Amino acid sequence: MVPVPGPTIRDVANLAGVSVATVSRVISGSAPVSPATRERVEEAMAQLGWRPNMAARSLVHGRTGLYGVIVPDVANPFFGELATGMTREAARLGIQIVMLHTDFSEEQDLAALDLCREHRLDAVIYTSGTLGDAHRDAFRKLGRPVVLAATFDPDGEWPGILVDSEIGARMGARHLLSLGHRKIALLGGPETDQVAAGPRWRGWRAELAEAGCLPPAEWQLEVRWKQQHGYQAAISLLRQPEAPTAILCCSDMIALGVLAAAADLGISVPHELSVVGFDGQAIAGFWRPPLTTIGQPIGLIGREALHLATRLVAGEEPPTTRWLTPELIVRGSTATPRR
Amino acid sequence: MVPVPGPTIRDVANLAGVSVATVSRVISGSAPVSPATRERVEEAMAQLGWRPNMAARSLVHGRTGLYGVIVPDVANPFFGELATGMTREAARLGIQIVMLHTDFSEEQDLAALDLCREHRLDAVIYTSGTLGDAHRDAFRKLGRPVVLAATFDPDGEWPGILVDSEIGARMGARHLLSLGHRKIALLGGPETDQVAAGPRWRGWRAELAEAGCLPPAEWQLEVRWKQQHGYQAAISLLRQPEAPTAILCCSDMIALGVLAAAADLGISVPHELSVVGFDGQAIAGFWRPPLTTIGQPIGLIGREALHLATRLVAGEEPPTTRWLTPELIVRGSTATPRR
DNA sequence: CTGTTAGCGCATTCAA
DNA sequence: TTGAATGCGCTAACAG
Repeated sequence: MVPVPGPTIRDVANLAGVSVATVSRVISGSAPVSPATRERVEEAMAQLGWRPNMAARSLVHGRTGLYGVIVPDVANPFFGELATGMTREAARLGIQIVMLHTDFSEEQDLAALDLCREHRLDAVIYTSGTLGDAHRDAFRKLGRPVVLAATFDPDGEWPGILVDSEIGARMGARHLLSLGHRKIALLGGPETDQVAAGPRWRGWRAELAEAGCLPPAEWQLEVRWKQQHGYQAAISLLRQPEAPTAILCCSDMIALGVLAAAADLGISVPHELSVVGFDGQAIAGFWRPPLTTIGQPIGLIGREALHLATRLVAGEEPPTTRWLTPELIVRGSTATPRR
Repeated sequence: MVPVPGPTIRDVANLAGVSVATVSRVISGSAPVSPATRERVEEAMAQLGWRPNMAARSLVHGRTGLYGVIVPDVANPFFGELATGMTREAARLGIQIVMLHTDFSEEQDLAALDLCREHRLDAVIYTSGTLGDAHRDAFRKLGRPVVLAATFDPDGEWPGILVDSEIGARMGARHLLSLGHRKIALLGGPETDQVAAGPRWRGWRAELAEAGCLPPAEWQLEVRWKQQHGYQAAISLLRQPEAPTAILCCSDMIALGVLAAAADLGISVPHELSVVGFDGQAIAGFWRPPLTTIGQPIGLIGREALHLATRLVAGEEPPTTRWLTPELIVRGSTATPRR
């Protein structure tokens, strides 16, 4: 099945007995066309099954009508929801989105940005976490609007939309403190992550320090983002003679790993151990006990990021980064400590 | 930030003091270029930060070097894993993939296929489930290879790669039967789904009928694919005086909903109720009890679908649909029935 | 209202 | 080894 050229606008024009310009007018509505002619052209288009060649069109316009969305991991429900929010809004606005999956690889990130540039996508929404210098460079070379979704630029060069993780982390810590917990462990992503993990560590520590119960270093574990990482860390944490009564986690996935570990060790949640997640993913609400967590309005972030992009494409003034407030969602995985 | 035109090949040629043809030769290697000239050109490219305009290039070639992947729901971990398998393989092969998310909407499916056609993508991998006539039409008009991943074409017009769901369903049923279950309920997707739900219903029924314990109609519930649907169905099923001792589910997500429902009703799994899922998603292994399920090699399906597409693009003979055998993964959610 | 024509940026002849 | 010219499919002046 070798690529078959397919009909061109000229074929349509010939079949309809008009010039290519007239065909162009019919499809773009850029100038009046007599109803009779229009009908002949439309018939010819239908008969030939012709569709415009976007490469040719974008060569003329310098635009494609396409927005690129760069995502590190579509298999992660968080990014899946984010992308869903964007595509729903895009469908509503008649915008086309192409998703570029980069598998958490900087190399693929940059390749994706190159692709956006080479194909002259109208805008790029970037969701892949902390920005490196290579990213900044690539953004600049893009020559197109860039919007950050669920991440941000400390220098403020590119606008973004995301929740304030530090506030969210404080909410989680305060919730545990108000329940009476004093022995609280922390399970978080890399502190070098300035977008998600870093601020969460900061928020937790600030809140716990103010309450005078900053946990010892052994109870502050840096882990990666998935369930298995939370599981392993929790196993080692909970096996120690002196165990925490509560654990704050950087993501729902980590927290679900902790719940599994507790179940395996015969530790009852929430009676013997309270667990708090972060993100508010739907699946965590179906766990038993359902996970108490800090909810992010993920769909909203996606929608708003797309809006931001459309405004920038329309040439409006670049807005600044917008911070949303997360929400404490109290479910069944937290309670007053037994002792 | 209005789109800035950016440098063209002509700018590079001028700066290097050569013709555009020479620049073209340097980047394509289509003809020999003297080392000195090459160096001057490369310098000019670097200095200008020039990147080829793919719209122009694809106008000439009729190819883009891009494969389109059409996915109904990236927030669903199944499709996320499938997409990950493809993008990993694509990265390895140096192929670029653009993902089109269609939100389970036929309209968006067709829009995505239009986009693939208008942008002359080199191939399309379609993953969105049962094919309608509109899809077939759109595939034909594409004029490009189409590969089906985790779905198939009953007419065999387009090759695909997927597991044999009927065999998988039989495996699940046989597992329960061999444990001694006779009162088995079925929770599946729409029977009209010829790809996933339909064959699973068929497999279950055939296996159970052969064992002489086909469940009554009230125990055969058609539900949608997510946890909440499984949850609700299980609640109504398990509240009845005469309840099944086991439930076969069409997906892991449905099964996780069932596990939550059982927990809420105080029904102990697997002692009072056995549950079997379908798909083998990683997250279901972290449930407690971990879910017994029928595993699909999702990543492999993605990889192979991409391979198939590359072979078709290379002009090799169209292979036929390839069926993979699923695998019974026995974990903690199934056991011998108590009574 | 409609046709003719000149590019958009690049690859590819054909000459030199 | 290099340059000039042509055309890919389409839009946007400019004429008529």
